[in-house]
Amino acid sequence: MSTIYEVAKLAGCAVSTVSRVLNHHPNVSAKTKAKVQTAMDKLQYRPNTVAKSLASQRTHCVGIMVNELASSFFGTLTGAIESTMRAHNKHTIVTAGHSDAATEKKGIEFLIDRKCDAIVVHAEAVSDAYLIELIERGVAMLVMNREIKGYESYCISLNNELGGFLATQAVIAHGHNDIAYISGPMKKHDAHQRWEGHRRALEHANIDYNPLNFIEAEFTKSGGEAAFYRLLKRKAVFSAIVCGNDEIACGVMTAARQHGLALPSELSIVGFDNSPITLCTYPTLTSIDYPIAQMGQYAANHILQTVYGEHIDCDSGQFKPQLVERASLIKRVAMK
Amino acid sequence: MSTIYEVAKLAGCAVSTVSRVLNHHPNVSAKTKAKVQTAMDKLQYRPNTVAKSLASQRTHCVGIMVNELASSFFGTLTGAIESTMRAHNKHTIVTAGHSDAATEKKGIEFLIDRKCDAIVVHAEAVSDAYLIELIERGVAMLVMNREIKGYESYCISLNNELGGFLATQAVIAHGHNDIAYISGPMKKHDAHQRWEGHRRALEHANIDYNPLNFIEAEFTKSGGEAAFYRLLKRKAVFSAIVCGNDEIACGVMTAARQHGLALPSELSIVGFDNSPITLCTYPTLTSIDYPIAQMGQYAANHILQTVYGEHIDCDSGQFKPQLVERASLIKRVAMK
DNA sequence: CTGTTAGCGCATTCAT
DNA sequence: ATGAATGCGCTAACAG
Repeated sequence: MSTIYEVAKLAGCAVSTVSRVLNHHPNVSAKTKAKVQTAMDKLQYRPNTVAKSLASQRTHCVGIMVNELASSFFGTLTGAIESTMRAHNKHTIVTAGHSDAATEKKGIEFLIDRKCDAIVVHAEAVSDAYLIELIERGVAMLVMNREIKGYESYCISLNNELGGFLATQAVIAHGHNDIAYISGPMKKHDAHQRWEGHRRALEHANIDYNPLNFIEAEFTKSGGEAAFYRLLKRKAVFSAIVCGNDEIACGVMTAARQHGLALPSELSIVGFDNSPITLCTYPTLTSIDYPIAQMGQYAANHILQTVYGEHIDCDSGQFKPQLVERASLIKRVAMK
Repeated sequence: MSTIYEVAKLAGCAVSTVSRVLNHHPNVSAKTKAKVQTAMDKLQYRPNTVAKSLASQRTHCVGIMVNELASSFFGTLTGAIESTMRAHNKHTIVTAGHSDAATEKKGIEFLIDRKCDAIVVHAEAVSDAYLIELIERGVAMLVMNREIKGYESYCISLNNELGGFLATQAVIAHGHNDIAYISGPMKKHDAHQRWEGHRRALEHANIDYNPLNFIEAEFTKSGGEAAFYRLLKRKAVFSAIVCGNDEIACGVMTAARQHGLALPSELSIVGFDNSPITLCTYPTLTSIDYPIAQMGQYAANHILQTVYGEHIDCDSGQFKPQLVERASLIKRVAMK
């Protein structure tokens, strides 16, 4: 690997001149620029990014911390950020927090130590106070899927309550009154908010909330299966189930069919996230769209604007979910 | 942010001493070490990773380049690598090549310029010659899903031919002789190899290869749907379809059902990859397991061993696929 | 328009 | 066991 000094020597000029052509400074004569260029070519010179970062205090890197990399949700999030950043010659460092506070902190601190120009965090276990401390310390940070009061401008989130409302509203609009709800872990605020939306929709339609029809589960397929069986054991009565996410819904389908129910004729189901699996299930899954790719793009644009000073319009960081109708939700038929 | 100098001053010693305690050098007296520690605490000192990297020529980072981040396949690959690296305090920089030669090169070069200690590459568009050039240039690189003759030790791959063989063999074992094959793009070597395995299985069972039953598609759900319809238009006769991957299989399910076929009774289907969607389809999808997580882990361990000198056993980089039986493949029933 | 020089923050001989 | 000095490769005033 050759250095800037060797290029300068070969080109017969000073390192600062080389540095100038490297960074496209205007004040360089055409002919010296050409000399430098050929010298760089001849030496196959590649600037050392690490040295550049140290000297310029800019890494042109943004860091991302998500729960897991092996997930369609976080995959499309990081994918969206990487794509739009990459288009502006910025790069991306990712790290996984595995929903564990200590791991999340290590991940975030790694990104900071690595001098990322900005970081976007999808943390689940870490406290608001910790994130606030970082913001106050001057870390350029964007927080996904979380609303920290007083720091709204640093947060990008989905209106989960509205999503829960829309899901249940759709079910009601199809004539169902006996509606079960399988929530994700209620300690997770998004799960909780979706459930609140569910309740508001019931109230809105004058349907009594029946605790027997509520059940908490993991945000997974097997969580959905288990929840369905517990619902049966309770002898709960329902013609439709609203699920905390698509994976739960997928598990419900499996369990319901196992139990002998025909789908969707004997049971309507709606999911949440509008993940790719909504198209793979049979019947295809009605779901609430979580515009995760747009949110990632928004995050990227926001950073390009505020940190790198590029001219990009960003409006709000509050996103709205939407109902996507497919085959798993149909008009209620007479109960047997 | 405080620097090593400030720590040294506060502790009343030289920077080299601070550096020693930082790097756990043995030759530091207990008491000076304590002094330095308290100074670091008081200043909330955090070493500057960039400066460290420049001085030590080691970044403790490995780079990964994959086609897309928003994919379950690449998600689990990067996830596996990140996890095992992270457990050894190494970190991960990812970049996407989008199956485009120029983008892939830029991605790889970025990782190299960023002085990653090692990189693992899942490139699709770039030439073997280019990768060889990098290896010869001394880049510590691991190539996934590709076998470069003469450089086998740098490659980690799956025996795709065997996978294709196993898939078709299973179908034959269930009594099918009229078997369609929907391949991924034949210019992709893995698609091609799977198809070769398919042919070998047919030959092995003395079944004539019928070009009418072969069709090429994109590696996507819509690719699978389109392929199925083209098969129909050709009036091809088959009681089972072997698909190049799970997404194609998923598309076939949709199209077949659309066409009025009952699954699996009227059509058996097998996929490839054993991706998460195999559990979401109905019937669940028989598939060939692609041990991508193990392969990622192997890559990480290999790097830990060869680059960082840690003691970890790695055997071979050649992995074997396995049949995973589920509900989509059943015994052939009398054709109508 | 170009060259000189002093950092950026830390690691690492080489003395002591 | 500890300190002083040099270098890692590049940027950014400043001077000319």
